[in-house]
Amino acid sequence: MTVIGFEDHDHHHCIADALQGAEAFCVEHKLKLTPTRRRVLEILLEKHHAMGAYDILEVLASEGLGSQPPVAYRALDFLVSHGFAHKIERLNAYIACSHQGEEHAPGFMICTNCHKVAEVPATSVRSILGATARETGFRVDRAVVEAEGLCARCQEDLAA
Amino acid sequence: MTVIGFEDHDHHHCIADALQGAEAFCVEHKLKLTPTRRRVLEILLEKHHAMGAYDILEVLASEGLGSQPPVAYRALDFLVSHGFAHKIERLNAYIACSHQGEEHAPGFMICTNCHKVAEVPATSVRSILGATARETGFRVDRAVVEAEGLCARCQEDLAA
DNA sequence: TGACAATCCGTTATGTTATAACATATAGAC
DNA sequence: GTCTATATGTTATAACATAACGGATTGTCA
Repeated sequence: MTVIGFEDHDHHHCIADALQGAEAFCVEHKLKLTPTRRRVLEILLEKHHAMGAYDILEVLASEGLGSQPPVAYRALDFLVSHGFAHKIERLNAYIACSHQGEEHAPGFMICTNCHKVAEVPATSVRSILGATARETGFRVDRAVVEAEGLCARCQEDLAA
Repeated sequence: MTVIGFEDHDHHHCIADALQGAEAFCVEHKLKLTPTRRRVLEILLEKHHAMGAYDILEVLASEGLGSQPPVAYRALDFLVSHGFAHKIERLNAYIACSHQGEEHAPGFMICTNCHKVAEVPATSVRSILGATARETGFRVDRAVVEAEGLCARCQEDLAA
Protein backbone atom coordinates (compact mmCIF):
# COMPACT_ATOMS: atom_id res chain seq x y z
CA MET A 1 0.00 0.00 0.00
CA THR A 2 1.50 3.29 -1.04
CA VAL A 3 1.25 6.52 0.86
CA ILE A 4 -0.31 9.30 -1.15
CA GLY A 5 -0.56 12.91 -0.16
CA PHE A 6 2.54 14.99 0.21
CA GLU A 7 4.37 14.19 -3.01
CA ASP A 8 3.35 15.24 -6.51
CA HIS A 9 1.32 12.83 -8.57
CA ASP A 10 -1.15 12.60 -11.42
CA HIS A 11 -4.12 13.94 -9.61
CA HIS A 12 -6.69 13.78 -12.39
CA HIS A 13 -6.00 10.12 -12.62
CA CYS A 14 -6.36 9.88 -8.87
CA ILE A 15 -9.82 11.51 -8.93
CA ALA A 16 -11.10 9.54 -11.89
CA ASP A 17 -9.99 6.22 -10.42
CA ALA A 18 -11.56 6.90 -7.06
CA LEU A 19 -14.87 8.02 -8.52
CA GLN A 20 -14.99 5.03 -10.78
CA GLY A 21 -14.13 2.76 -7.89
CA ALA A 22 -16.88 4.29 -5.79
CA GLU A 23 -19.41 3.84 -8.55
CA ALA A 24 -18.48 0.22 -8.99
CA PHE A 25 -18.64 -0.39 -5.25
CA CYS A 26 -22.08 1.20 -5.04
CA VAL A 27 -23.43 -0.88 -7.88
CA GLU A 28 -22.04 -4.01 -6.31
CA HIS A 29 -23.48 -3.22 -2.89
CA LYS A 30 -26.72 -1.68 -4.09
CA LEU A 31 -25.91 1.73 -2.67
CA LYS A 32 -27.07 4.96 -4.23
CA LEU A 33 -24.36 7.36 -5.21
CA THR A 34 -26.76 10.26 -5.67
CA PRO A 35 -25.66 13.49 -7.37
CA THR A 36 -24.99 15.26 -4.08
CA ARG A 37 -23.06 12.34 -2.62
CA ARG A 38 -21.07 11.95 -5.79
CA ARG A 39 -20.29 15.64 -5.95
CA VAL A 40 -19.17 15.76 -2.32
CA LEU A 41 -16.81 12.87 -2.94
CA GLU A 42 -15.49 14.68 -5.99
CA ILE A 43 -14.99 17.88 -3.99
CA LEU A 44 -13.02 15.96 -1.38
CA LEU A 45 -10.97 14.21 -4.03
CA GLU A 46 -9.92 17.48 -5.59
CA LYS A 47 -7.55 18.20 -2.75
CA HIS A 48 -5.26 16.27 -0.51
CA HIS A 49 -6.26 18.22 2.50
CA ALA A 50 -9.19 17.87 4.79
CA MET A 51 -12.24 20.07 4.33
CA GLY A 52 -14.79 21.17 6.89
CA ALA A 53 -18.44 20.33 6.34
CA TYR A 54 -19.26 23.99 5.90
CA ASP A 55 -16.54 24.46 3.28
CA ILE A 56 -18.13 21.66 1.31
CA LEU A 57 -21.57 23.10 1.87
CA GLU A 58 -20.39 26.39 0.41
CA VAL A 59 -19.36 24.66 -2.81
CA LEU A 60 -22.61 22.74 -2.96
CA ALA A 61 -24.60 25.91 -2.39
CA SER A 62 -22.79 27.72 -5.19
CA GLU A 63 -23.83 24.89 -7.49
CA GLY A 64 -27.44 24.76 -6.38
CA LEU A 65 -27.08 21.38 -4.76
CA GLY A 66 -28.21 22.39 -1.31
CA SER A 67 -27.66 25.14 1.18
CA GLN A 68 -28.44 23.77 4.63
CA PRO A 69 -25.98 21.95 6.91
CA PRO A 70 -27.80 18.59 6.88
CA VAL A 71 -27.22 18.37 3.13
CA ALA A 72 -23.47 18.30 3.65
CA TYR A 73 -23.56 16.18 6.79
CA ARG A 74 -25.82 13.57 5.25
CA ALA A 75 -23.60 13.16 2.23
CA LEU A 76 -20.52 12.99 4.46
CA ASP A 77 -22.15 10.40 6.69
CA PHE A 78 -22.84 8.26 3.67
CA LEU A 79 -19.31 8.57 2.35
CA VAL A 80 -17.69 7.95 5.72
CA SER A 81 -19.88 5.02 6.67
CA HIS A 82 -19.07 3.24 3.42
CA GLY A 83 -15.38 3.99 3.51
CA PHE A 84 -15.23 6.52 0.66
CA ALA A 85 -14.09 9.24 3.02
CA HIS A 86 -12.71 9.59 6.52
CA LYS A 87 -13.19 12.10 9.28
CA ILE A 88 -10.07 13.66 10.72
CA GLU A 89 -11.05 14.09 14.35
CA ARG A 90 -8.23 16.45 15.18
CA LEU A 91 -9.42 18.87 12.51
CA ASN A 92 -13.16 18.25 12.57
CA ALA A 93 -12.79 17.85 8.86
CA TYR A 94 -13.18 15.27 6.14
CA ILE A 95 -10.95 13.76 3.50
CA ALA A 96 -11.44 11.35 0.62
CA CYS A 97 -10.15 7.85 1.17
CA SER A 98 -6.86 7.17 -0.58
CA HIS A 99 -7.07 3.41 -0.40
CA GLN A 100 -10.55 2.67 -1.55
CA GLY A 101 -11.45 -0.93 -1.84
CA GLU A 102 -8.45 -2.13 0.08
CA GLU A 103 -9.22 -3.38 3.55
CA HIS A 104 -7.59 -0.89 5.85
CA ALA A 105 -7.56 0.70 9.25
CA PRO A 106 -6.56 4.21 8.33
CA GLY A 107 -4.10 6.44 10.09
CA PHE A 108 -3.27 10.00 9.07
CA MET A 109 -0.31 12.33 8.96
CA ILE A 110 -1.33 15.96 9.15
CA CYS A 111 1.18 18.60 8.09
CA THR A 112 0.69 21.62 10.33
CA ASN A 113 2.42 23.86 7.79
CA CYS A 114 0.90 23.08 4.38
CA HIS A 115 -2.19 21.44 5.87
CA LYS A 116 -2.04 18.47 3.56
CA VAL A 117 -3.13 15.19 5.04
CA ALA A 118 -1.79 11.80 4.00
CA GLU A 119 -3.51 8.56 4.73
CA VAL A 120 -1.23 5.78 5.89
CA PRO A 121 -1.94 2.15 6.57
CA ALA A 122 -2.37 1.81 10.32
CA THR A 123 -2.91 -1.91 10.56
CA SER A 124 0.33 -2.38 12.42
CA VAL A 125 -0.50 0.46 14.75
CA ARG A 126 -3.85 -1.06 15.33
CA SER A 127 -2.42 -4.44 16.17
CA ILE A 128 -0.08 -2.88 18.71
CA LEU A 129 -2.96 -1.06 20.29
CA GLY A 130 -4.90 -4.30 20.13
CA ALA A 131 -2.23 -6.03 22.16
CA THR A 132 -2.35 -3.40 24.88
CA ALA A 133 -6.09 -3.52 24.76
CA ARG A 134 -6.20 -7.28 25.00
CA GLU A 135 -4.32 -7.24 28.31
CA THR A 136 -7.18 -5.33 29.84
CA GLY A 137 -9.84 -7.24 27.91
CA PHE A 138 -10.81 -4.22 25.86
CA ARG A 139 -12.29 -4.98 22.44
CA VAL A 140 -11.34 -2.39 19.84
CA ASP A 141 -14.03 -1.62 17.28
CA ARG A 142 -12.56 1.49 15.76
CA ALA A 143 -9.28 3.34 16.07
CA VAL A 144 -8.39 6.97 15.52
CA VAL A 145 -4.72 7.39 14.68
CA GLU A 146 -3.65 10.86 13.68
CA ALA A 147 -0.14 12.29 13.74
CA GLU A 148 0.55 15.99 13.48
CA GLY A 149 3.88 17.27 12.34
CA LEU A 150 5.76 18.47 9.28
CA CYS A 151 5.94 16.76 5.92
CA ALA A 152 9.34 16.40 4.29
CA ARG A 153 8.84 19.32 1.94
CA CYS A 154 7.76 21.72 4.66
CA GLN A 155 10.72 20.73 6.81
CA GLU A 156 13.01 21.72 3.95
CA ASP A 157 11.12 24.89 3.20
CA LEU A 158 11.16 26.01 6.82
CA ALA A 159 14.86 25.20 7.19
CA ALA A 160 15.76 27.27 4.13
CA MET B 1 2.94 1.85 33.74
CA THR B 2 -0.44 0.50 34.74
CA VAL B 3 -3.69 1.06 32.93
CA ILE B 4 -6.31 2.69 35.09
CA GLY B 5 -9.89 3.24 34.22
CA PHE B 6 -12.22 0.33 33.77
CA GLU B 7 -11.51 -1.72 36.87
CA ASP B 8 -12.39 -0.78 40.42
CA HIS B 9 -9.81 0.97 42.52
CA ASP B 10 -9.34 3.28 45.46
CA HIS B 11 -10.50 6.41 43.78
CA HIS B 12 -10.10 8.83 46.68
CA HIS B 13 -6.49 7.88 46.78
CA CYS B 14 -6.32 8.41 43.05
CA ILE B 15 -7.68 11.96 43.32
CA ALA B 16 -5.57 12.97 46.28
CA ASP B 17 -2.38 11.70 44.69
CA ALA B 18 -3.01 13.46 41.43
CA LEU B 19 -3.87 16.78 43.05
CA GLN B 20 -0.82 16.59 45.26
CA GLY B 21 1.32 15.71 42.26
CA ALA B 22 -0.04 18.65 40.33
CA GLU B 23 0.62 21.00 43.21
CA ALA B 24 4.19 19.82 43.51
CA PHE B 25 4.74 20.12 39.78
CA CYS B 26 3.38 23.66 39.77
CA VAL B 27 5.61 24.73 42.63
CA GLU B 28 8.60 23.22 40.90
CA HIS B 29 7.85 24.86 37.57
CA LYS B 30 6.56 28.16 38.95
CA LEU B 31 3.08 27.63 37.60
CA LYS B 32 -0.03 28.93 39.28
CA LEU B 33 -2.60 26.33 40.19
CA THR B 34 -5.31 28.92 40.82
CA PRO B 35 -8.57 27.96 42.53
CA THR B 36 -10.46 27.56 39.26
CA ARG B 37 -7.70 25.52 37.64
CA ARG B 38 -7.39 23.35 40.70
CA ARG B 39 -11.12 22.83 40.91
CA VAL B 40 -11.39 21.88 37.23
CA LEU B 41 -8.66 19.30 37.69
CA GLU B 42 -10.50 17.97 40.70
CA ILE B 43 -13.76 17.77 38.76
CA LEU B 44 -12.04 15.81 36.02
CA LEU B 45 -10.39 13.53 38.53
CA GLU B 46 -13.70 12.64 40.13
CA LYS B 47 -14.64 10.46 37.19
CA HIS B 48 -12.90 8.16 34.80
CA HIS B 49 -14.85 9.41 31.91
CA ALA B 50 -14.31 12.41 29.73
CA MET B 51 -16.28 15.59 30.36
CA GLY B 52 -17.24 18.31 27.93
CA ALA B 53 -16.16 21.86 28.65
CA TYR B 54 -19.76 22.89 29.21
CA ASP B 55 -20.34 20.09 31.71
CA ILE B 56 -17.41 21.40 33.68
CA LEU B 57 -18.63 24.95 33.32
CA GLU B 58 -21.96 23.92 34.79
CA VAL B 59 -20.26 22.63 37.91
CA LEU B 60 -18.11 25.74 38.19
CA ALA B 61 -21.15 27.96 37.77
CA SER B 62 -23.02 26.13 40.54
CA GLU B 63 -20.09 26.89 42.81
CA GLY B 64 -19.75 30.53 41.86
CA LEU B 65 -16.42 30.01 40.12
CA GLY B 66 -17.44 31.40 36.76
CA SER B 67 -20.24 31.13 34.32
CA GLN B 68 -18.89 31.98 30.89
CA PRO B 69 -17.27 29.50 28.47
CA PRO B 70 -13.82 31.11 28.52
CA VAL B 71 -13.56 30.33 32.22
CA ALA B 72 -13.73 26.61 31.54
CA TYR B 73 -11.69 26.71 28.36
CA ARG B 74 -8.90 28.72 29.96
CA ALA B 75 -8.59 26.32 32.85
CA LEU B 76 -8.66 23.35 30.47
CA ASP B 77 -6.00 24.92 28.25
CA PHE B 78 -3.78 25.31 31.26
CA LEU B 79 -4.31 21.74 32.41
CA VAL B 80 -3.87 20.24 28.95
CA SER B 81 -0.82 22.30 28.05
CA HIS B 82 0.96 21.21 31.22
CA GLY B 83 -0.04 17.59 30.95
CA PHE B 84 -2.51 17.46 33.86
CA ALA B 85 -5.34 16.62 31.51
CA HIS B 86 -5.85 15.43 27.96
CA LYS B 87 -8.38 16.20 25.28
CA ILE B 88 -10.17 13.25 23.72
CA GLU B 89 -10.61 14.41 20.15
CA ARG B 90 -13.18 11.79 19.29
CA LEU B 91 -15.46 13.04 22.05
CA ASN B 92 -14.61 16.73 22.13
CA ALA B 93 -14.13 16.17 25.82
CA TYR B 94 -11.47 16.26 28.49
CA ILE B 95 -10.06 13.81 30.99
CA ALA B 96 -7.57 14.02 33.84
CA CYS B 97 -4.18 12.51 33.15
CA SER B 98 -3.70 9.09 34.74
CA HIS B 99 0.05 9.06 34.48
CA GLN B 100 1.06 12.43 35.76
CA GLY B 101 4.73 13.07 36.00
CA GLU B 102 5.65 10.09 33.89
CA GLU B 103 6.88 10.93 30.43
CA HIS B 104 4.24 9.57 28.13
CA ALA B 105 2.58 9.79 24.76
CA PRO B 106 -0.95 9.00 25.75
CA GLY B 107 -3.41 6.76 23.96
CA PHE B 108 -6.98 6.14 25.04
CA MET B 109 -9.50 3.35 25.10
CA ILE B 110 -13.06 4.63 25.03
CA CYS B 111 -15.87 2.29 26.07
CA THR B 112 -18.89 3.10 23.93
CA ASN B 113 -21.20 1.44 26.44
CA CYS B 114 -20.23 2.74 29.89
CA HIS B 115 -18.40 5.75 28.48
CA LYS B 116 -15.40 5.29 30.71
CA VAL B 117 -12.06 6.21 29.20
CA ALA B 118 -8.77 4.57 30.10
CA GLU B 119 -5.43 6.11 29.35
CA VAL B 120 -2.84 3.69 28.01
CA PRO B 121 0.81 4.18 27.23
CA ALA B 122 1.07 4.70 23.49
CA THR B 123 4.81 4.98 23.15
CA SER B 124 5.03 1.79 21.17
CA VAL B 125 2.20 2.89 18.94
CA ARG B 126 3.93 6.15 18.42
CA SER B 127 7.17 4.53 17.47
CA ILE B 128 5.43 2.33 14.91
CA LEU B 129 3.76 5.35 13.46
CA GLY B 130 7.13 7.05 13.55
CA ALA B 131 8.62 4.30 11.40
CA THR B 132 5.90 4.64 8.78
CA ALA B 133 6.29 8.37 8.95
CA ARG B 134 10.04 8.23 8.58
CA GLU B 135 9.74 6.43 5.25
CA THR B 136 8.00 9.46 3.85
CA GLY B 137 10.16 11.94 5.77
CA PHE B 138 7.29 13.08 7.96
CA ARG B 139 8.27 14.42 11.39
CA VAL B 140 5.70 13.58 14.07
CA ASP B 141 5.22 16.25 16.71
CA ARG B 142 2.06 14.99 18.32
CA ALA B 143 -0.05 11.88 17.99
CA VAL B 144 -3.73 11.26 18.64
CA VAL B 145 -4.40 7.60 19.41
CA GLU B 146 -7.92 6.76 20.47
CA ALA B 147 -9.60 3.37 20.33
CA GLU B 148 -13.33 2.93 20.64
CA GLY B 149 -14.85 -0.35 21.69
CA LEU B 150 -16.12 -2.24 24.70
CA CYS B 151 -14.35 -2.68 28.01
CA ALA B 152 -14.22 -6.17 29.52
CA ARG B 153 -17.04 -5.53 31.95
CA CYS B 154 -19.41 -4.17 29.33
CA GLN B 155 -18.69 -7.12 27.03
CA GLU B 156 -19.79 -9.43 29.85
CA ASP B 157 -22.81 -7.33 30.72
CA LEU B 158 -24.00 -7.17 27.15
CA ALA B 159 -23.46 -10.88 26.60
CA ALA B 160 -25.54 -11.73 29.67
C1' DT C 1 7.60 51.91 47.53
C1' DG C 2 6.03 53.04 43.37
C1' DA C 3 6.16 52.10 38.42
C1' DC C 4 6.17 48.46 35.25
C1' DA C 5 5.40 44.01 33.03
C1' DA C 6 3.27 39.75 32.90
C1' DT C 7 -0.41 36.99 33.84
C1' DC C 8 -4.91 35.94 35.12
C1' DC C 9 -9.91 36.86 35.31
C1' DG C 10 -14.72 38.70 34.11
C1' DT C 11 -17.58 39.58 30.45
C1' DT C 12 -19.71 40.36 25.93
C1' DA C 13 -20.13 38.81 21.67
C1' DT C 14 -19.58 35.77 18.06
C1' DG C 15 -17.74 31.98 15.35
C1' DT C 16 -17.72 27.03 14.18
C1' DT C 17 -19.33 22.36 14.11
C1' DA C 18 -23.26 19.23 14.26
C1' DT C 19 -27.96 17.31 14.89
C1' DA C 20 -33.14 16.94 15.95
C1' DA C 21 -37.34 16.85 13.88
C1' DC C 22 -40.74 16.87 10.51
C1' DA C 23 -42.69 17.29 5.90
C1' DT C 24 -42.14 15.94 1.06
C1' DA C 25 -40.40 13.30 -2.76
C1' DT C 26 -38.59 9.24 -5.08
C1' DA C 27 -37.44 4.52 -6.19
C1' DG C 28 -38.00 -0.49 -5.85
C1' DA C 29 -40.54 -4.57 -4.32
C1' DC C 30 -44.44 -7.09 -4.80
C1' DG D 1 -50.44 0.69 -8.50
C1' DT D 2 -49.81 0.63 -3.66
C1' DC D 3 -46.57 0.08 -0.05
C1' DT D 4 -42.27 0.66 2.15
C1' DA D 5 -37.80 2.15 2.58
C1' DT D 6 -34.73 5.57 1.60
C1' DA D 7 -33.37 10.16 0.32
C1' DT D 8 -34.13 15.21 0.35
C1' DG D 9 -35.66 19.98 1.73
C1' DT D 10 -36.17 22.95 5.48
C1' DT D 11 -36.47 25.10 10.01
C1' DA D 12 -34.64 25.42 14.18
C1' DT D 13 -31.43 24.65 17.71
C1' DA D 14 -27.76 22.22 20.17
C1' DA D 15 -22.94 21.68 21.22
C1' DC D 16 -18.23 23.15 21.03
C1' DA D 17 -14.88 26.99 20.94
C1' DT D 18 -12.55 31.58 20.62
C1' DA D 19 -11.82 36.79 19.79
C1' DA D 20 -11.39 40.82 22.07
C1' DC D 21 -11.21 44.14 25.68
C1' DG D 22 -10.94 46.05 30.25
C1' DG D 23 -9.86 45.43 34.97
C1' DA D 24 -7.45 42.97 38.88
C1' DT D 25 -3.55 40.77 40.75
C1' DT D 26 1.14 39.51 41.33
C1' DG D 27 5.97 39.61 40.95
C1' DT D 28 10.14 42.52 39.87
C1' DC D 29 13.36 45.77 40.34
C1' DA D 30 15.16 50.49 40.38
